[in-house]
Amino acid sequence: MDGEPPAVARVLIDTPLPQLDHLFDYRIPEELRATVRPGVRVRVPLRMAGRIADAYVVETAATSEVPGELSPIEALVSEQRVLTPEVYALARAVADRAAGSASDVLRLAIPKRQVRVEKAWRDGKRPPEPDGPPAAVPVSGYPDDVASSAGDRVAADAVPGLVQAGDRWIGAWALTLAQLAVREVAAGRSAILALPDYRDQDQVQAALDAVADGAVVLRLDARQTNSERYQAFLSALEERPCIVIGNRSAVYAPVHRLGLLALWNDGDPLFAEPLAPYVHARDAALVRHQQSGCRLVLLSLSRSTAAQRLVELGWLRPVAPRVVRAPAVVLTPDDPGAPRIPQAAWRAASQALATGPVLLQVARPGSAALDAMRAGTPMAADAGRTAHDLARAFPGVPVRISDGERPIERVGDEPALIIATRGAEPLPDGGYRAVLLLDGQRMLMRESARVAEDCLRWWSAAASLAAPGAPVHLVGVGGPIATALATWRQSDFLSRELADRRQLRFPPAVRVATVTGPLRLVEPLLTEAEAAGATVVGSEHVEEGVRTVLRFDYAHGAAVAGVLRTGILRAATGRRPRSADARDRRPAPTLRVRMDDPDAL
DNA sequence: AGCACGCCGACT
DNA sequence: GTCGGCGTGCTC
Repeated sequence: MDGEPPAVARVLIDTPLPQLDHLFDYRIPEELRATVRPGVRVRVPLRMAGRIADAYVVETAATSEVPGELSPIEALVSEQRVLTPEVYALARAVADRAAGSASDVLRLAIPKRQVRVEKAWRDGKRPPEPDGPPAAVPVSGYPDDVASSAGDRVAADAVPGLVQAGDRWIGAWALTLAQLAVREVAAGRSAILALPDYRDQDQVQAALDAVADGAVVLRLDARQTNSERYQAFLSALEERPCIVIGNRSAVYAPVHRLGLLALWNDGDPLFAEPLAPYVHARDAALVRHQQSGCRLVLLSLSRSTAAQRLVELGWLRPVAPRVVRAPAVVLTPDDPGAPRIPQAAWRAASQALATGPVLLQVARPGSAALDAMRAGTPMAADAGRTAHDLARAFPGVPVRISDGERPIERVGDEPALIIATRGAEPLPDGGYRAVLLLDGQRMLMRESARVAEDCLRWWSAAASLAAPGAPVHLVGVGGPIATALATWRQSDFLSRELADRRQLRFPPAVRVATVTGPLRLVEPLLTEAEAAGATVVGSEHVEEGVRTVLRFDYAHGAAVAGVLRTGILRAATGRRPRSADARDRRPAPTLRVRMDDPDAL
């Protein structure tokens, strides 16, 4: 029944060179015909360049359209098929959207090969797997149809507050994600849960430990060693459903029968990929959803404006918990003459300290004031002074400080003053008895196009750590953003915020791109980009030449990306600058394109 | 990237 | 005549 084994392999070369970003045909030597199959890594000669390159076999075929004789594949790296057709299609589409190379995307998707790990895996030395499939569990607190039908895509409001999972307390949102994932695995499909940082990943892990008995749970994150990550990756490739918990690059995980792709808190800047082609995990998730038809869930206490836009377009369905027990937020609007901690907040803190921990959220990560506070030295300003005052006001109450450099994971339920910078709040057993959001006004002063949505997200996160009924004081902030927090209707504010951005033609109402490079490369490209529907917002001089910001509607995105990609190609293959010193041959000038650059404006 | 091919100036 | 500079183009 089988004919001849295929003699031609179409491969994607693992290189950052944009001019090599397409499939190349190679002849499969006789002795490799049984083992060179789609997905394997191979080494191929690049004759013109006189070198051997790593490549992935994307497909095999009987014949080739390429004129002339094909070069033979040099060697098979391993029989392990690491590139699935689905992930290749995803990488291609994501790269095209970002004017980048598929192999750059695959570098995020496929970890470095670990020979020992791979051999052990092949020889069956694998961690034991549960018997299997777990029983479906309801998604507590939500309507039964939350992201239940195939292809459903939702922006879900998270349940505020904490729940107990085993011997620890975690955000209720983490249990929601775990329950959604278990539902998939129970139905024979896989789930990917992408989370900004390891503290969030740990919470979901704890939730899964509690509800996902019988499911294969894998972690793919930045804290793992290369071996651990490669083993989890090989496990994800197996043909059985699994749950992947990971960071932004988990959205590329090669799971079997993807049923659910969920992102927690997609507004967190950690979802922005710092490596070329700089594709935000949310965007990669949208592409994967469209290609695979999996369910897509963006879960958050306070939506990103990007998610808000998709909701208002009708593209994401908004889903709310059946009942929301909103934190009891007390507002103390800005009053220049007011003390840093108003009377009411002070009273709330002091009363709450009789029964349990109290959270003080402050602005600055790694501030000198906090270090001084740790050392017990009073400081004349800021959080340190506040903390010091409070510590003096409540003698005998322990003061603990958590910031980005030295975060505290969890605190118990005994009275303590917990001072934390935003994002580093410890998880309290049972919830804080009071929460004071102290540096609101200062946080809002930060220079960023997204401050307001960031602040609402940070405050909402801290507020949701309050015990049921415990007061949350937002100090020194008034206006719609404060109202949104107090009414726990964050989307009201995000809707206004999005309307403002529409007015200003700022992202995410429109898309942007930055083009950086020598003027002679950038300038001709701008004319072409304008013809494709882009508008030049402005240019500034930088070390490499100029940096130009472009703006365009989503409808023109593909055309603009195409134009910018041809510009990159031209820059890479065109004339090189003659160096003054003939000995010193410097690399060709590069044109850097960054689609949806978060720092564009 | 890294190499070959090609088209002009200085050479035994 | 032809050796070799570097500018240009290509890599299945």
